[in-house]
Amino acid sequence: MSFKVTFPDGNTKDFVAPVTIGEIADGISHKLAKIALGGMVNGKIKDLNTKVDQDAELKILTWDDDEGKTIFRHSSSHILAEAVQNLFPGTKFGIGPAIKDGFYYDFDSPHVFTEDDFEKIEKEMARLAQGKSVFEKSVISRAEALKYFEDLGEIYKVELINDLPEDAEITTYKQGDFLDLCAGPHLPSTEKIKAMKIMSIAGAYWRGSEKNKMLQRIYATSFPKKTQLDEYLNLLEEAKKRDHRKLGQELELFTMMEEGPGFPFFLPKGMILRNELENYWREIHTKAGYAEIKTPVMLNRCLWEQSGHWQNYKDNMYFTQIDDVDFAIKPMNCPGSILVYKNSLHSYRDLPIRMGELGLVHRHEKSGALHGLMRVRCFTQDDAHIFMLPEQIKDEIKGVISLIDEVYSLFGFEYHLELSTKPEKAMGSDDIWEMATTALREALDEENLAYQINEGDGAFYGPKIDFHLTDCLGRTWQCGTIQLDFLMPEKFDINYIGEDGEKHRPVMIHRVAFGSIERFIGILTEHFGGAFPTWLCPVQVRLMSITDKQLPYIEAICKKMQAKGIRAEVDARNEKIGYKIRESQTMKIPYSLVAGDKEMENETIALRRLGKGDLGAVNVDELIENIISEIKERKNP
RNA sequence: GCUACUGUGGCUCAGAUGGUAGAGCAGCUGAUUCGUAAUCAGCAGGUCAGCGGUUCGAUUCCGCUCAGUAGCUCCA
Repeated sequence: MSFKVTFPDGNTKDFVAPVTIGEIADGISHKLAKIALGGMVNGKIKDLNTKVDQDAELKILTWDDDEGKTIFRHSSSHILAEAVQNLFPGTKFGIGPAIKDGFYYDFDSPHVFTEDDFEKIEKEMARLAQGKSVFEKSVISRAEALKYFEDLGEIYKVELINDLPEDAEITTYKQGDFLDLCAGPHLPSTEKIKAMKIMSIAGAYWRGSEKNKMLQRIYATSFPKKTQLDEYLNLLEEAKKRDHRKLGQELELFTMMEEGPGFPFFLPKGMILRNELENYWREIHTKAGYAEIKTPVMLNRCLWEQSGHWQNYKDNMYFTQIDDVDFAIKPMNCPGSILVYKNSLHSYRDLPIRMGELGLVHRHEKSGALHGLMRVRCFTQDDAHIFMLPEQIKDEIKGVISLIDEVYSLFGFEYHLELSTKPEKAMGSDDIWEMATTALREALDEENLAYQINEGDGAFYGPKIDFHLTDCLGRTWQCGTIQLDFLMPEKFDINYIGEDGEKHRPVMIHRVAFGSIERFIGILTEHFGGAFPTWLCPVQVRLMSITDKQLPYIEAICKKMQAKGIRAEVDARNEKIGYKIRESQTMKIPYSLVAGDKEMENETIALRRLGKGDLGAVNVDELIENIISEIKERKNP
């Protein structure tokens, strides 16, 4: 009996059943068969030795496919589990999936794992992989599965089985002496896994809930070749050099003190960068029709009760008392903004009203969550609230989306979007939530933007669109957000006078573009590896002379530059030129200018551009004009 | 907050199975005036995160606290 297989490139080929995916790959080329890790049959990811016996669309998965890597890493995680089973008897097993760049397995073990165990476990894993054991798949009944894992005392596996839907097919995979409840797919054998390395250990709550027991999670990674592992480890080393915490200290941008955990101190250089960002922010927001306000950091308890923060956000808030009255330090800017709106009467003709605020908020974050500038306890949101007519919603959302895109594009950031829906802890009726969520979804769809949905992750007052950016190690951080809110207007009873002369309820958008200035600076630092675009650089130009003889010459140039608004400085220290160059390079100053006798005679200056090396002598006035236009256009390096 | 780990001069790190600490860079002083990633010499700088305990004696061992790192939970 023959059937037809369609490949991603549209080609088809006939095969005679039964034939496995691996054999089909071999039918195409021996080379492909060698690197095949699994297959995608009609969109479903399958084992390489899955039999195909009818017309199907098939993609052979290799290391170049994410799904191929997933199969590879998932199989690796079973080897890790087998190694732990062999070395640490009495260990119970949780789950062990593939993740980005590797895999992990969760264990509940009487043995407390430390880094000292890594070598031992890695050795055992290597031994097991070299054994070329086969991954054997079996389909078993629920009763059999339960009995098997109950007898072993594998309480976590039993829990997983019990939570499987009634009609689910229960499968196990066995390699060597290790049998695991697993949906697969897996590699045919351990043979292809040539390089494995344990990366770290960490606690992780069973099934991700704080209420459950914390298991020990071992993170590891694996590759088909040892050289690929070395490359990956190298990449990690390089990435660490871009860590904003390291660069923040080296470039003297900001610092953290024991006296204020999670409360960053901005140093003079960091302040320049920050102020430049804020200037840019004001510029584009003025252009987009925003007015700027500033509201108090601390406000009366009543306000927070009215907004619902007291009930819904108390754990994250800081409190104090003034003359026996409770006050809260603001964790968000919206209530203050609303009071500003309420300060005067508004006509439908005034809407939309866009009010921006660089608002300093304080939130009590759990100590373990703090992370450099990315996660702090006080930060400045580049916040804005838009009060509008219901029919203006979609246009305003689109306007905000394009504004945020403009900001991220300026820096060359890649980002992804998430739409977060109604959380458990939410105020307001389902109808209102439905309406708000639909508005956000439609705006995204009409702009043809890709997004993923985060069920139940919205703010307590409304659904939101989040913009996520990536740090040097591939961790993503939420920066921009657009939140639609029908509730606060209700709670604060704000209104506008309509065409009919009656009071009507406006709708509100809460939105940030940078997200928090602090986090954004963290992301910026890692994105540029500290080599910021010139317009953001604390020091844009460093001038140095070969000997003291040229000092007056460069000092004059420096003054000229400063007069034109360029942040230039002279390194007048009595050091060799190599020494001064080295420092200007490590401080990542974009323009290093050197003058010796030659330059002084010709009224030029030798230019060294960061990352581009020595560019030779240039005309001073032309250089100044070029630098000015680079700053003005906010060019990226 | 939870699990594991870490905490030595401004920075990067060494150190002793317990006898009160070293190096490089940075800083200061002096010499050197030199062509694109570190000139030489000298000086100064530390109650070894804090508090308790064990001990004749603790920075080193133990406990607690604080701070940091990785991850979990949570979130901009």
